Amino acid sequence: MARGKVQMRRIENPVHRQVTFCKRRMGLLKKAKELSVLCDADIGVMVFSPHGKVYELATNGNMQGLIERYKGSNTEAHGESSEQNKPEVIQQEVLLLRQEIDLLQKGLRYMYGENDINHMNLNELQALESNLEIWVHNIRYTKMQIISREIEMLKTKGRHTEGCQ
Amino acid sequence: MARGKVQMRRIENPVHRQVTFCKRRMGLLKKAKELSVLCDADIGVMVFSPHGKVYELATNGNMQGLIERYKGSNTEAHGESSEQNKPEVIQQEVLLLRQEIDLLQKGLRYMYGENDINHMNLNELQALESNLEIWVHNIRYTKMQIISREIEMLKTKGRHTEGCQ
DNA sequence: AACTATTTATAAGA
DNA sequence: TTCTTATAAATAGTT
Repeated sequence: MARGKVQMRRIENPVHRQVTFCKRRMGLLKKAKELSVLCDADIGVMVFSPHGKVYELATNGNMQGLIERYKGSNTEAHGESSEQNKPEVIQQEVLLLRQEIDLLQKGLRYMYGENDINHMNLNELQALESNLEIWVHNIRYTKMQIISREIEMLKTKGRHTEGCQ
Repeated sequence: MARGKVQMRRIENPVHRQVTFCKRRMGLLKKAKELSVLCDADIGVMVFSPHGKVYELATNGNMQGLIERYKGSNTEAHGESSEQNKPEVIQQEVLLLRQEIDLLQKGLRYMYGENDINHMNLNELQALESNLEIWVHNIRYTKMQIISREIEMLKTKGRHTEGCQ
């Protein structure tokens, strides 16, 4: 694309082909990642080199999940049978639930104004980490309160009757 | 990339996001196709829009085949078809996923400040805490990667460096 | 959906 | 290989 237009056909020179493969592969994965972040899409890319090496990108960090989702979306159109407990039906439900979880997790991340820690710099990551630490701390504190409260109730209860739990 | 640089984060305006999604999706698939032709590689791309629509490209015309090849190349993630598809196992998973969704929803409400963690019970708090721990762990891992990369760059400055394949 | 001003990607050269 | 640079492509904002 530079210093001369390139014909859209297999590059015959093996060295050139290898170099181009490397460069364009990086470009492709970058573009996929950008699309994912900008437009809130999940993307899976699989690249098989002529020699069988595999390069991949799953923007949600889980190619297996994307593959399942892909399969699910394909069978969806065929309309499944009515049996409620058929494995396919349940698996479909699992798929939907996974998507919902994915969505909720994204929602949580958006609360922090960032949706992809891979695009955050060190300072941002540090700040986010601190925030989460505070949250975790609050949770532990609340847990302790609950436990204390329950212990207190058990003590009080115990004076009248032997409480079971 | 034109008429102004764009920040690498989710486009908030839904109209802009949709337009960009359409444009860049086309661009991504074109790039994939070009790489495939120029370098004689097989490429599979799956794009899931936020609303669940799927866009795909399999340069050999057979995504299923690419998926099989991908699974084959991954010696780590294997042997799952027979045992994992039992209804009981899957239903158990549905249960767990529902719990996780419930948890995340509560976490979100907490983040919005509309409902604090005082309304969560001990188990829920425990689960949320674990979730956050994982998140923090991921952040630390990413931080380490960044730091390692920077150290590596310092080390290799002025020397020979490894190539991309 | 078409149009550009710009940014990005990259082919060739060093 | 890696860096540079001239140019082709992609695309953000606009009409």
